[in-house]
Amino acid sequence: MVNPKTQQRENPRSTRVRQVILDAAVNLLVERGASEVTAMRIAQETGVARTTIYRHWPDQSSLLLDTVDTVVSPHAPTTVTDDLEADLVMALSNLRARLAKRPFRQLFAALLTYANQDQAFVAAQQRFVNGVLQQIHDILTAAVDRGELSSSLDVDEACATLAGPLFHQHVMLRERITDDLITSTVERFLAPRRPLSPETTTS
Amino acid sequence: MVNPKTQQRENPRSTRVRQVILDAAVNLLVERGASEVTAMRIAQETGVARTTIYRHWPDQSSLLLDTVDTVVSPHAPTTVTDDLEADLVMALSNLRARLAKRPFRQLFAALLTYANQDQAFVAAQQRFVNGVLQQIHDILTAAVDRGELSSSLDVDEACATLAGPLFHQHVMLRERITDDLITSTVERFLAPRRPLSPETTTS
DNA sequence: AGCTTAAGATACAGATGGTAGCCTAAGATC
DNA sequence: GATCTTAGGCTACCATCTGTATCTTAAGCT
Repeated sequence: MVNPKTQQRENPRSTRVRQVILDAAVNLLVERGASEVTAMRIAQETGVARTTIYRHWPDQSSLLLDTVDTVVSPHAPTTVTDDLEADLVMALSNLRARLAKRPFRQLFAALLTYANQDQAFVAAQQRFVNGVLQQIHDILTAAVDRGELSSSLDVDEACATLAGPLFHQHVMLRERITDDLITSTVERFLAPRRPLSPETTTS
Repeated sequence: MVNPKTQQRENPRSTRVRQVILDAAVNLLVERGASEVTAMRIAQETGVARTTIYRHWPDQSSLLLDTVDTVVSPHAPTTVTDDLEADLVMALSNLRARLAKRPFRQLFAALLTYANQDQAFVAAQQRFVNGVLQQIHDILTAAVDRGELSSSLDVDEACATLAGPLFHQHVMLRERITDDLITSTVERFLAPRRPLSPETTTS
C-alpha cells in the first residue's frame, strides 16, 4: 500500500509496526487462510491496536494483497547442467516440494477467490505462478540457447506440458505426485525431440 | 443437508421453499462468489424469511456445501468412436468450453478455499473434478478395452497428462487455451504409443 | 373442520468491520 | 536537552451480519 521509496523518510516506528502487522498477516494467511487475515485477528495476535492497522491499509482486501505479495517467496536460483533430462526431473521435484509446502494451498486458494473480483489479485496470481515456474522456464531457455531444443519451441506451452500434470494431480485432485509421474512427464516431453529413442519404454 | 429419501414424506411447501433457496444460492455463488452465499443475501433475493433458511441449514458452510453440489452439473454422455485422436481432441475441447463457462471459476475457487478447512469440501472437489474428467476417462478406458491402448496404461496418469496442461493454462495462468495446445497435447500423448509415426512433426 | 407443522415476522445477543476523536509517547529538529 | 510533530494506543460509536428464540399465521394433511 504505502511505498517507502517514494516518501522522504518514514518514521522508523511506523516501518517497524507495519512489519509486525505484515508478519502476523502472513502467518494467519498461511496457517488459517485468507478469511482470517483481518484487522481484529492481527490486533489480538500482535498487540498492535486495531485502529493502527486501518491507518496503514484501508480495508481487508488491500491488506491481503500486500500479505499475498509478501508470501510470494524469492525463487531459488536455477542450476542448469548439460543434462536436460536430469535438470527437468530436478525442477519438477522442486515444484512438487513447493506445492506440498504450507503456504501453497492457502495462498493459491486466496488468489483464485479474490482474482474473481479484483484485477490486482489477477496480477498477483500471475506473479506467483510465474515464480513457481521460473526454474522450468530457465532450464528450457538454456536448452534452447545451447541448441539442445529447437529454437522454434514454444517455451510457455512446454511449461504447461511439464508443470500441468503436477498441478492437476496436486491442486485439482489433491493427490500425491509420484516419482513416476515426474519421470514419465519429463520422458514424454523429451521423447519426440530425440533423434532416436535409446531404449523402448515399458508402456 | 436434509435427505428427503429417508423421511416419510415431506411437506411440499418445505420442498418448494428449499428449492427456491438453493436456486438463489446457486445463482449467487456463480455470479458473485461463495462469500455472497449468505442467509441474508438469499432472503432479500427471494423473499423467503431469513429464519427459514436457518431452519434448513445450520450455517453458511453447510448451505454452501449443498449449493456447490447442486452446481456440479450432470456430465454430458460421452460419445466414443473408433478414432481415438479425434475423440480426445473433442474431449479436450469440451473441457476447454467447460472451464471457460461461468460456474467454473467461482465454483472452483470456493472448493479450494473451503477444502482447506473442511473435509466435506475435499470430497465435493473430488466429485467435481472427476465429473469434469469423465469424458476423457471414458474415452481412454474404451480405447484400452478395444486394445488400442495398452492395458497396462495408468488411466489416471493419462488423464493428468491430457487435462493437466489445460488446467494449467486456464486456472494457474488465466490465459486462453489455444487449439494448438489441445492438438499438441493429444499428439504428444499418442505419439509414443504408435508403432511408427505416420508423419514427422514440425517441432 | 380441525390439527400439525413449518413458514413469516419481530426482537435480541454477540461478533465484526470500519470511523472519529482524544491522549500520549516516539523520535525528529533545533 | 527542550520542543514540536506525528503516528500509535485507547475508547467509543455506528452499521452490518450471523445465529437464536418466540410468537403468530397459514399450508396442507387427516
